Amino acid sequence: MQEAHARVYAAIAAIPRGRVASYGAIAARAGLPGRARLVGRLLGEVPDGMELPWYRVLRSDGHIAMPPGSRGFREQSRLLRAEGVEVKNGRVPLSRFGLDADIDRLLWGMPGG
DNA sequence: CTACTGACCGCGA
DNA sequence: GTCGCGGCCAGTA
Repeated sequence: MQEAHARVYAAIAAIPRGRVASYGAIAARAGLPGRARLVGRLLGEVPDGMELPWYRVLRSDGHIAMPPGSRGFREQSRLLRAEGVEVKNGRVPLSRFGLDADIDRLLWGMPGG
């Protein structure tokens, strides 16, 4: 396992329950700005048995990355809703559940978009 | 070496 | 909402 990979996994593991983050945000937090694709690739190769909240990672627009209706898609929606995250039409409102949603509210005073 | 693909991203039209 | 384009690599043929 390369160090960069370990940092990506650590960044994902650090997403609080009930919150979500985009691939790009994870890459940035792992010290790898601009490398969202690497994050996506790594999520497809999570070591078996590794406990990781992979379902808290979404695309930059809040959409679930996997094909609608697929196994992973349904599983991801289920797990997210199970911890209180709103999933509608395969999308999560990042303005409310995104990692930096709090900061946005503090800066702009815009509760929930 | 080139070409294509992929759980991505931002911009512009 | 859609599409295209360039950027980002890493794996595979």
